Order: sequence, then structure tokens, then C-alpha cells
Amino acid sequence: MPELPEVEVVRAGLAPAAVGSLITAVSVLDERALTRHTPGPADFVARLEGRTFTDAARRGKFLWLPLDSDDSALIAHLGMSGQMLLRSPDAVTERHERIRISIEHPLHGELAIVFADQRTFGSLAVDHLVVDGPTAVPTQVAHIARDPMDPHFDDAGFRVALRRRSSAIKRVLLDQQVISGVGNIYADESLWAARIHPETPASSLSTQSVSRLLAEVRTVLAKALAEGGTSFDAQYVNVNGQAGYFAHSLNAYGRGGQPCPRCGTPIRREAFMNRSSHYCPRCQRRR
DNA sequence: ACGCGCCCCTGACCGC
DNA sequence: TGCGGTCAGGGGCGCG
Repeated sequence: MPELPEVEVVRAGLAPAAVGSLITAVSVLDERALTRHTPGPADFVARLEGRTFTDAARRGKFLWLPLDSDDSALIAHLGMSGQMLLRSPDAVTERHERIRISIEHPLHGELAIVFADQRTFGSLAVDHLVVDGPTAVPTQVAHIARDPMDPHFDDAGFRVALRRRSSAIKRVLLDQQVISGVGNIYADESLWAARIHPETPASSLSTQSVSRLLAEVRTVLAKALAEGGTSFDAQYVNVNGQAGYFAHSLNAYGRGGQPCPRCGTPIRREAFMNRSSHYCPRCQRRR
């Protein structure tokens, strides 16, 4: 569930169960799920068991659960196919279950947080928190730009960053060090909404265009979040295993050959960065 | 320093 | 039915 709306759905779903919960046991079924935790599985378990989650936070596509009594947090990156599922303590092992964290909440009782991940690009880690302006973030997240839903996102700084980049605007939207949380789906959707061709050099966009694009990014992300995120299959689900509805609202992504909802011209699909770009050749002219 | 191509991994789907 | 090729929401790394 990798882009900002899907990760936010997971964060919001975990929060009521995790915050205030005591970690009673941790089992690592597949060490590949700890590639971000270099000290290894034993250290990972030792840093969690007996601790309490105090919050549930997110920046871009990273989410983390801060721990009590020192400045550390359990961090999660879902990669392409990661899931964080809330299960009863006796739930059977998930097909692609990698890590299970057993918790006890003062009101809800015993639960399990299950990290399942088909493609193993996602991973968990325990990391130290560092101060980043008005907030604290794990060290592994410190290099990630604030996301556009962050109240401290710097709109003017974003405009300046784009002016300095000669790369295609879509490439820059996907650069998590410039703006975080946007992935392939929402980059295509935002560019379609702002009527900007994905190959347009970022530096050639007017201030007005950049402002319009940023507004559309926020609109698209907010709508997707309100609809529970985008799910094409069972890989992308909330903490209860339920899919989101935003796939029905997509205007460009995944719609190659189908008519543009605005003008009827067939949406074009092109290879881009080992992925695909979807855009309307009429509404989104190259300049 | 940067921008870009490639790689990590599993499974679904398609055409032969 | 089986097999090989292609494709998928991610990011990191090494090269030029």
C-alpha cells in the first residue's frame, strides 16, 4: 500500500490499538523483513519486548511508532507490497507473514500486529529519533522531505527546488528528497489534474504552474485518503484487510487506451523510469 | 554533485 | 497444462 494515502490509512488504523500498548512478544519469521535494522533480529526483538508504544506518526511513505523510555521508534516502510495487519492473538499465520508483534492494550486486551509482505521490499526497524525542526523523526527518515500534507511543508522551498531541476517534473515528484509521499499513481493523477506533461522539465514550469500542481497533489492525496486509498488487488489493504475505493476514481493511472475523462482523447501509456506514465496527450501538451 | 539505469523479490497474467 | 516473458504501488546503490 505504498503511497501517502495508503500509509496514512495504515497509520490511522494502527494508532488506536498500538498507542498505549505493551509489547509482550516479537517473532521474526523472515529476516529479510529487517534489512533496515542492521544489528539483526535478536537486537530488534530485545529493543521492543517490554516496551510501550506512545504514538503513531508518518512522513511520506514511512510510518513509525515511538517507544517509551528512550528516543526510539519502531519504523515501517511497506515497500511495494507490505501490509500491517491487526489480528487477534491466536490468528493463523498470514501467507506472507514476516514479523509478528504481540501487544497488550489496557482496554482492548491482547492483539497482534502482523507485518506481511509478498515482495519483501518493505521492512521494519527500531531506530533513534532525531530532531528535525519542530518535529522528531527516525534517523532513517531524516533525509526524506516533508510531505505535502505536513503543516510544516515549505511551499516556497518546493518552488525553488523545482526551478533548480532540469529533470522531468514527474521524476522530481517521485524524488522523496524533494517532496515525499507521492508515488507512481498519484504523480500521474496530479499531473493529469494540473494538465502538465510528465516530461516537462521542472525548471521550465512557471510559479503559477507549480502552485497549481502542488494544489492538485494535495487534492488528489486528500481524495484518495478519504476513499481509503487505492487497491487493485488484495495486496493493498488497511489494518483489517479491507481494500480502498480510490481505484474507481483514477483519471489517468492504469487507463492507457481509455478515453480521457476531460476530453475523450485516449490516455497514453509510456515507459518511464522502469515504470509507466499515463497521461492525456491533448490535455497535457509538451511545451 | 547530480542524474540515471539497474537491482532487489514474489506472484499474477498473457500468449504461445 | 506448462513455460517463458512481462509487469506491479518501493527505494538504494553505483556509475558516468
